[in-house]
Amino acid sequence: MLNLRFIQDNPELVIEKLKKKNFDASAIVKEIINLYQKKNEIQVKADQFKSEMNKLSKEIGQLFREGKQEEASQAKSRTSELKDNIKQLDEEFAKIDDEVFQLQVQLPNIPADIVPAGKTPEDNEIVKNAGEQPDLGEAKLPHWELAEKYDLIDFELGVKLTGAGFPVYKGKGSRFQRALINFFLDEAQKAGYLEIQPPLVVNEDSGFGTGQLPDKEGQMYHVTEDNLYLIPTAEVPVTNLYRDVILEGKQLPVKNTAYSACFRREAGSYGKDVRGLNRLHQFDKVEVVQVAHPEKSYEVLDEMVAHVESLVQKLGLPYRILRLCGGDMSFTAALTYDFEVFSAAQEKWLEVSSVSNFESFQANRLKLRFRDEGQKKPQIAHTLNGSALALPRIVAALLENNQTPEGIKVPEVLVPYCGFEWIR
RNA sequence: GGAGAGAUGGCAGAGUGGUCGAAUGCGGCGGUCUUGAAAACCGUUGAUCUUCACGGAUCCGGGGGUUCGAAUCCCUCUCUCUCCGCCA
Repeated sequence: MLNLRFIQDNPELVIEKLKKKNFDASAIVKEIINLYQKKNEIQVKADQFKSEMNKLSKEIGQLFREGKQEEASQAKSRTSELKDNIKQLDEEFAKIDDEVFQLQVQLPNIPADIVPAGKTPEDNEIVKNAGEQPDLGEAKLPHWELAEKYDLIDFELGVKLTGAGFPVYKGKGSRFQRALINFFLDEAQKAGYLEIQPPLVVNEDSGFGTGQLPDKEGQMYHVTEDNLYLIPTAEVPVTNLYRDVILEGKQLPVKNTAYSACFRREAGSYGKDVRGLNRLHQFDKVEVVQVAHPEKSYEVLDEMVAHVESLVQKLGLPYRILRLCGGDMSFTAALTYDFEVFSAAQEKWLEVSSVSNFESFQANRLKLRFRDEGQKKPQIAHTLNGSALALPRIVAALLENNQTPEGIKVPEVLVPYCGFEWIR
């Protein structure tokens, strides 16, 4: 969420910049400023009364100790009015404080200046297009047919066990996926990320910290019995490791990576986009997360993009990098790069990674701060994360792009992880 | 699931209803000493809000109550730990 003081000091700027996210913030901002002022006035008043009350209480204590009962009870009689005032102001304060908060969490993050304007994915800016698209000829098969042909993935069995979107991986299909996970984790480690194995279920506070709650709970599976949520991405538990934490400046940047299963309800998805591995309720992903110094976070973003790029390159996939337009960006992001790989049989670009700088938006919610060397006051850090990478669509693209009449060729970098060179 | 114990500053751990934002120890930071380091000694060391500033307010798991005054008493919720049961 945006910092209140920042909104207060830059109302026009906030309204103007959020237009790029196609969000009309004028009413909310106006109301926030109005309430914020009222809140401060009440606080100042309440503080004065409290100060008086504290003084009086001390005096009464003193009088009692000196045995001056008369004067003490006389002083006591003066407190009731103060008490009433304080109580009333405190209640008013709490009410306004909550109102401000409710408004504050409705404001999306401010997009960075280089975010292109636009409303739909068509308006995203292609910043790079690289790698060669394979020439598969006429006999090419989509990955769901390849998966069946080589007995790699059983979608029907998943339906039997759970429902659509929960495939069962088998044999080389399973092995292939595990190879990718290990490859991604190893690469992340080489790039300096500390591996984390987080819980796959989180509480409400964690959901709030990274921005899934309060509004996007429809996206997460909710275990109502215990009021816990299945994670939609490892971003949630890993970023929340740093909730309510004050780091030393020299600890930055913090670099963590985690493999996890991810669970998404994907309510409202339908049609051909959900075919095969294209959109699942449960999928595997390796995530990278960084906590960065505010002055360095865009360097860090570039570094993360370069890391993700190196992965798709090593896998030999044709890819493109998109700078998301304001309308296609998430609520929480300030700048997002999406990676898409070309899945040559379906002839579709599949999103396999999303790398974002959240600036202080999550950190504000998380109360994630750091202290620069020699500085007394802690300041809000920046958080970033990216998929490196999301598995199913990578599997889909690799199966399709690497199919030959002799079988599916395993990318060289994966052979040591798989233990086989061909799927046939 | 049953029984019990507990929740205090970065950590450990005191705390009689007023002088407690909180003893003490460890850790951290600064200094003395040393060629350097260690040890020892001295000092220092929470966060948030508010004010131009001086200052003021709040915070001892969350919420509520009693009281002139609550870390301390009462109610309630949450969480953690221990033992038993079950179990990967």
